[in-house]
Amino acid sequence: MFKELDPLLHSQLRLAVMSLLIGVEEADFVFLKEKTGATAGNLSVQIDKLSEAGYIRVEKTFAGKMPRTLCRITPEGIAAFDAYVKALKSYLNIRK
Amino acid sequence: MFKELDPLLHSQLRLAVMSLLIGVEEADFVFLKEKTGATAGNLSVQIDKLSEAGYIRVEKTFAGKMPRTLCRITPEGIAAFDAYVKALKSYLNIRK
DNA sequence: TATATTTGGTTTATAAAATAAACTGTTTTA
DNA sequence: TAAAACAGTTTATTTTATAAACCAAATATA
Repeated sequence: MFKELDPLLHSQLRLAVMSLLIGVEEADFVFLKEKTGATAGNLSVQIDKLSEAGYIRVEKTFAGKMPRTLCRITPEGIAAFDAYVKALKSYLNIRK
Repeated sequence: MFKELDPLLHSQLRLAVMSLLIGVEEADFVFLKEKTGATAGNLSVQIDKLSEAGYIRVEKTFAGKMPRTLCRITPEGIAAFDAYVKALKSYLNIRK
């Protein structure tokens, strides 16, 4: 009847991050922060979780001496996102 | 960019309950429990929250001496569900 | 040239949520 | 007449989300 909703994606901020990353080759921390409107702390935590799950890959570089955190979605991340969207539909497509 | 996701609906079980109620005139506790696969305790708590938010109306009757909890979605509940679905799309419709 | 502010984050603490476990009262079954 | 089952509720525990506090470097300010 209802499919499981991947708890890692069923979070407003993490879903927004994935949504952004899926449409783009890569994105840095500042970009994600601006687009999502999240606080830096919250974003940092959620990026870590996505990274630990293998849904994104994070690369910490420097632009000069300022840190630069680059994020990319992984194939597993894309698959998980697609599965999540599919699962969600079991909750939404009830009416004609 | 991203619309707020009503936290009351952004919960797997509450969303499932709303999803069921939106397609039906009324449903009782047992029906909702079976369809969602939730534990009674969890369902009880989430029904309360939806009820307190005014998204559903709960009527506690008796079938003989056995309690019977009937739930119906309210117009506000329908509106909230529709808004939630609309907001969700801002997270999903990124790709063509 | 100190010093205050901003940038780009991380770590830690707190509040809120989801969930499970334990409990209540009735009712059926063995 | 126990014991199991039904229909829930309440309480406790675990997990999450979020914010607050912090850090190091860079830049602006006086």
